[in-house]
Amino acid sequence: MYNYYMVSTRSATKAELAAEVWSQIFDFLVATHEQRDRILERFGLTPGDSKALMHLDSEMAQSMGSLAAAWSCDASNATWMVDRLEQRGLVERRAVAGDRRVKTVVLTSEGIAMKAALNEALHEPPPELLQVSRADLGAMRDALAKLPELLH
Amino acid sequence: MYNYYMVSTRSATKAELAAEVWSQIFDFLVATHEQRDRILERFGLTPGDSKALMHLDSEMAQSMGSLAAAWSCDASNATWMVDRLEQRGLVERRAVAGDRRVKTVVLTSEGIAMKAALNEALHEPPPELLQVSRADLGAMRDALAKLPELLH
DNA sequence: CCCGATAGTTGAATTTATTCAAGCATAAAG
DNA sequence: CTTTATGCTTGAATAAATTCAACTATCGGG
Repeated sequence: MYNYYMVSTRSATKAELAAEVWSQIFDFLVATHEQRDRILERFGLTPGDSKALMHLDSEMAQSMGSLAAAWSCDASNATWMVDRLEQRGLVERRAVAGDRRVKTVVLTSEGIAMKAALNEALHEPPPELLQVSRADLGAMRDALAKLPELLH
Repeated sequence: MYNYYMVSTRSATKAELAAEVWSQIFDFLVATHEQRDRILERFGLTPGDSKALMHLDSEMAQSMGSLAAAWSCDASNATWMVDRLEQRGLVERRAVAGDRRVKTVVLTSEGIAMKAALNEALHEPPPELLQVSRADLGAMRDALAKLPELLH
C-alpha cells in the first residue's frame, strides 16, 4: 500500500489533502476490484458490454454516432458493440423521423432489467466496508456527501 | 446518478450506511473513469499489462504458477502476459535454486520505474476532487482514514 | 531407476476490441 | 439536379485475452 497520503505535522495543503483522499479511495478500489470482475462474469458481460449498457437508456434514444463519441471509439466499433447487445436482445435499433440515415439505440425491457440488476449489484458495498463501524460509516457518508455535487 | 443512498428521516442501519458510502465512492469512480483510461494509454499499457505490473515486485520473486493464481487465469495465459512484459524489458524470468522446473518473475529496473510512475499517475487525484473545499477534503480524509486498516 | 505428479511452455482455437478502407443510402448545398 | 458531406454498415486486418490439449523438463516416492 502506498503512503502517498502520509500525514505530516504541518497543516496539509488542499492539493495534498485531495491526494490523500484520492489515494484512500483508489487503494480501496484496487483492493475490491475482484468483486466487480466477478459481478460482470456472473452477468455474462464483458467490460465493454457493461460500459455500453450503462451509457444506454430506454428513454433517451442515442444515435450510433453519439454513442461512438461517448465510448471514444470509431463508428464501426460502435456498430459491433451494439450488434452484440442487440443479438442478446438488450437493445434495439430505431429509425429516426427526420433523417433516414441515422439509427438510434434504446434499451429493450430486457436491457432495462439487465442494467438495473447490474447497477444494483455494482452498488452493493464490498464486504470489506462492513467491517467499518456504524459511526465511522456515518462520518464517511457525511464527508463524502460533497462528492455528488461535482458529477454534473 | 442513482439514489441508492437517499437519506431518510429515521436513523440508517449500518448496512444502509455502507451502501450509501459505497455508492458515493462508486459513482465518483465511474465519473472519473476516463482519466484512468487515458493514463494507461499514455503509458502504452493495456489494462492487463497494468494489472500484471502492479502485482509484480522487484523484491519478491513470484513463480509463474502463483502469478496465474493471483491473476485468476491459467498457466498458459500467465506465460503470455509475462512474455509481453519481458519483451518490453519490464520483467525478468529467473531460475530458482531448489527446483529447476519453476521460474520466478521479478521486475527489472525499468519495470520498477514504470510501476512507480504508473502508481504515481494513478494516485494523482482527479481534477474533480480539487473542486471540493479544503475543509471538506480534510473531513473526507479523516473519515476515510478507517479504510486502509481493512486492506490486509 | 521408473512412474506419476508438477511447473512451465507451445500451438491451436476462440472471443473481445479496435482501426481502417470501402461502400451504401440519404441529406444538404450549390 | 449534380456534387459533396454525413451516418452507418461491412469486411479485412490486427492486437489483446483466454482456454484447452499436447509437450518438455524436472521432481519425488517407491
